[in-house]
Amino acid sequence: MRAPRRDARANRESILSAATTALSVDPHASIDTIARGAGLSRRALYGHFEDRDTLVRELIANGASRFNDIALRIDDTDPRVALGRLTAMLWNEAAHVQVAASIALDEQHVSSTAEALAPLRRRVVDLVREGQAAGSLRNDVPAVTLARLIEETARTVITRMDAASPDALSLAVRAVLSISGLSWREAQALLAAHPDLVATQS
Amino acid sequence: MRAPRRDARANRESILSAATTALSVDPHASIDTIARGAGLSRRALYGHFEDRDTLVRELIANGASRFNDIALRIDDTDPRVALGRLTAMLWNEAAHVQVAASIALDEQHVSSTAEALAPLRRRVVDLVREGQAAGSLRNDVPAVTLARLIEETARTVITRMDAASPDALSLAVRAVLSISGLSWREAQALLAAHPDLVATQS
DNA sequence: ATTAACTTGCACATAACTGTGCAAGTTTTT
DNA sequence: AAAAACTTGCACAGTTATGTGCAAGTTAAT
Repeated sequence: MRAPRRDARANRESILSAATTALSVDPHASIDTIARGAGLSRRALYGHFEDRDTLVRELIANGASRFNDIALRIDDTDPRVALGRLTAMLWNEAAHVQVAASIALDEQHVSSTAEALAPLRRRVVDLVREGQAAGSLRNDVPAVTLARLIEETARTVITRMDAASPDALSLAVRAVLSISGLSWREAQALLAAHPDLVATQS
Repeated sequence: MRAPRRDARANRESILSAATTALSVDPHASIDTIARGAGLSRRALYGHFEDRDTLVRELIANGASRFNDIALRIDDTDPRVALGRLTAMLWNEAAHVQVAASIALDEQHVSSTAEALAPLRRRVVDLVREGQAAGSLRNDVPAVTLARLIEETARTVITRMDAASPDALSLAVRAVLSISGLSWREAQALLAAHPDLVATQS
């Protein structure tokens, strides 16, 4: 036994990245498509991942830990701002959100995905409860339901609206604030008061 | 040549109905699954539809004409009420919405689906323009974008939120009103003023 | 009751995948 | 330079679909 080669580790990363790209476009992309996207042969991929399932599991774990990290790093005191920021930060992970969404739709992986995303979901529920208690978020829907609604809205607006548009990010944030109960003018005022939310980072 | 048999026509309908059910659960349901769901053999299905594509096309046409009919039948003068009613009526077509959504995601059928749904989309854009002109809908987003946002929200809330819940319908309508720019209290007031929107028809 | 319309079951051809074995190469490490 | 690590291409087996042909049966119309 000797140390693993440096290029092998790089190839493994290439595969994961190619898989993210390929699966975000077509959730049923073949192993061959992914391998070729990584500049490798299909056969070589099997040297890095036991099978399709193993690869997919790693993608879930990857994405989930990104999302969960983001969720736990949010520290705004105003839950509305926190939800807006969460949306904005996830918007920058669009490809990963795409993949997670596609995989989550797959009957095969739905439960493991749900499990992996538990911390993110928990954080959203907590923010919603806080906002409802403070009277800044809508109160006509149970917290858990509203959290789900917010999650679905974020996913929809990140994965299905034109990401190339210059104010796609701002649109995503405003959509989440709207579904959270704010009127469009309130959402607009909140964005004006927190321009950092939607700032294009240099 | 003789008149076609009565049971044959019924079987054809069974297939369409089974396909709607099966594909709303799993967009990749096999021909065999659909045929069995209709109480027929796989082989018999091919007596009614040339191939999978033909069947899918008919489902699209079916769903689209249902949706378009609904959209054109809405005659509320207040665009907010009209959008709410449209959502409520589509909510009662959940299975068809599911199927249309699944099919629309398929690269294969995306353009023909878009074409078939054009009247519905046109109606939504018109309602949005009207509401924006009247100042009752949000003005921070171009009409076409808002229409798309409304469409995506309706789809999401109809196909992905718990349809079994007693106020699933009301939730769907409020979600659409929220994304249209109303605050949750405004949406609530509007629903209170128009209880027929969310009435469970007897 | 007869006939045409349907349905069934089975066999078959085809296609697109997944995953494995192996021999022959290439690249990195030592 | 030698050895281990990695990649490649090809062959192969297995799976799951789709769509067709045909003979035998069943069912509805006349």
